[in-house]
Amino acid sequence: MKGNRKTTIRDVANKAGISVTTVSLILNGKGERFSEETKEKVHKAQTELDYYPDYYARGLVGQRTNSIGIVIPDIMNPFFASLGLSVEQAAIPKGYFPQIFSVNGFKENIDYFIEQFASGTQKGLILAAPGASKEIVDKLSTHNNIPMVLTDQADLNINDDRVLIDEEESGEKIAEHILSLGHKHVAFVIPETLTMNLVKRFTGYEKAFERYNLKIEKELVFRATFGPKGGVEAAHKIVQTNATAIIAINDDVAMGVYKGLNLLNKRIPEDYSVVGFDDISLNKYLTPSLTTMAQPINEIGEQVVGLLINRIKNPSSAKKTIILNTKLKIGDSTRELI
Amino acid sequence: MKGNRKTTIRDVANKAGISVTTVSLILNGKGERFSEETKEKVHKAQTELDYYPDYYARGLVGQRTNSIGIVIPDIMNPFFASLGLSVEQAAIPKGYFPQIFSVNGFKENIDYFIEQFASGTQKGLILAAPGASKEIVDKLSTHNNIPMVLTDQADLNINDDRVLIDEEESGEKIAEHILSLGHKHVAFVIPETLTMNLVKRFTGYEKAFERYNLKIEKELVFRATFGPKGGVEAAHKIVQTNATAIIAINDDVAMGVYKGLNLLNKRIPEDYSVVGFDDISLNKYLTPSLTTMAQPINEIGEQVVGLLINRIKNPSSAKKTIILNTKLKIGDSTRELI
DNA sequence: TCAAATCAGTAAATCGTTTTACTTAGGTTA
DNA sequence: TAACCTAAGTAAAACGATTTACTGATTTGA
Repeated sequence: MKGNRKTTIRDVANKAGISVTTVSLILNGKGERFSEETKEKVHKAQTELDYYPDYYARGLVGQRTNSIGIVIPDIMNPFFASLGLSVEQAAIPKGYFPQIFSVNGFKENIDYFIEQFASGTQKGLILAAPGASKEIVDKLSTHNNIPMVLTDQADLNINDDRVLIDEEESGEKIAEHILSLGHKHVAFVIPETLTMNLVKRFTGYEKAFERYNLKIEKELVFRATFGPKGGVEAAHKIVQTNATAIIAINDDVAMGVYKGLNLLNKRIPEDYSVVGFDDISLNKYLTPSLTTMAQPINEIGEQVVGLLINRIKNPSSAKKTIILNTKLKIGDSTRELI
Repeated sequence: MKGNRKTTIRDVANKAGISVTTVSLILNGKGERFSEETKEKVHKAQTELDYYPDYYARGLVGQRTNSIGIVIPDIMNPFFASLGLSVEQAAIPKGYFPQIFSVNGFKENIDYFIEQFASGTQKGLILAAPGASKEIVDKLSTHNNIPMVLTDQADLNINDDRVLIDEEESGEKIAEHILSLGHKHVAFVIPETLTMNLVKRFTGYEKAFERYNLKIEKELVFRATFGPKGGVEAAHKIVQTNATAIIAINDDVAMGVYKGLNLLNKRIPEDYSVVGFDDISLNKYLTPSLTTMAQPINEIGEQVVGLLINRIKNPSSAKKTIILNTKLKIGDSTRELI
């Protein structure tokens, strides 16, 4: 206001004619012992000066920050945006505030994250991205031991807190749905490199095929970039094969498959049955509605936060793995092979 | 590692057999004057101890944090996710690191943001959300004067740094496109309350109508929740009118309109011409491709960051407003009225 | 040869809080 | 009335870095 210096606790103390200690205590709700009158004065001085305690000073002395970080691979993928949101919804009521870090292929990002975490900004960490996670875990978990919980695409080590879905079973079930409809020639759209959870998901697909005495046909497995763009490209190749059904690694990719088939004047489900994975909220706006495996995204957020807070408060408790159930959601994008 | 205390600069100094000052200077690249040997020792000690300077201590003393904040209304809206990403891409190469704060209707969030900013975490601020912005601006800009740049949905005061598109002209052009195709009965899908930029956009729509000697028909203006859900709901009402074209306030809403019309077995563009606004990347995956007004989102990110950094480095320079050009992108969702 | 300049390095103040361990005055107890 | 509490408040240490202003030793210059 007048000077250029920022308002400090000392200013408040002076204005209230009282010591710094007293101000701090009262402002932090530890001032039961002080008279009502004093409390009054402090609050009045605070609002008049519009005083906010300095974040750094405060962080330096007490370890009283309430930030937790969540690292996701790509904010543009609605599944991860949702995950971020669900973590937020779970964490805020418990007094923690999540910060979303999206890697998005920036090498600098990963370095920056590591620096952030190593330098003590975050009280805990939720990792859902693959590469970053590994590097971060290596750097941080040995040395400092910052609380962390792994989920989804993170490279999940056995001896960590983890929240998972049963990827293999889920993969098996969705593939089985396709096979039960009589499809024999099934195309897959999967990314160039499979993260740990996706490897399991794919194993599930294979298991279903085995049970039907079928084999996944190598020439029907298409590697594509993650995201809808990959789906479009894959569709162009798929129409040149004898496939009658398409299993996309997730909904984001499936959306691209939709577009690709549309461009090529192919109909869903008449010409191709299509399934995805995740059940992102955008699904609701696809036509026809997409058959997919729904992840309990809110539940995941809830559990991840629960585990993390427990680890923060109780650092030596035994590590836990929580496995959540998925649910097959049958839409109009799949139908019996005629 | 051994003890439980975290590694400090003093540990590094001891290990290297050298003073704290020297370590700090060298680690911060201000150690030209020291001998190669000393530098060696310092770096060796650093890596061996895996030392990272404490974020808070560092923030407290120098104001040397490089975080900037960006406040958006909703991370699930791809336009804002994109905006966040474009800011990231512009800021990182310049040594700044953006943190995304998504309001998503949480009142707690706004409070938390204000606290964060007021307490000095961020070096600067980019505001793209409406409510939050107003509160934040009120609180912060008078008192502390934290550098900030306003854009998109923020309540844009004349005397601030701003990056805009010409909302009115853009609105006019897209409406004109519809009218030039011969449509006379045009439905609108807009949110319950219009943010400042949307008011202008709507004014643009009106202008186009005037030029065609038409008036916007009140009973064809549908208020709906922001986002695709609102679009679906509006579609149900629109099909009961004589409208032949639909102007959605943005692409996110238009996506919902697509779905709604699909559910009701209406075709685009045969039964309804549809336009949106923004040109979100998801557009590419809609069928038919959506006619929309493309926002130069990367350019926006670039300019916003440029303005902010300039304000940070040069606090008393004159405030600036930058207006960027949009571009009409004609897709297959509009056609001449027959 | 002696003052000045350079080199390599350091001690100590500082940032703005929180928190521990005190102080002082007044009131109780026995 | 002495010994002890309690209530209300405070002084000062601590957190971990950065940075300013020094120091002592060596080299340079005229």
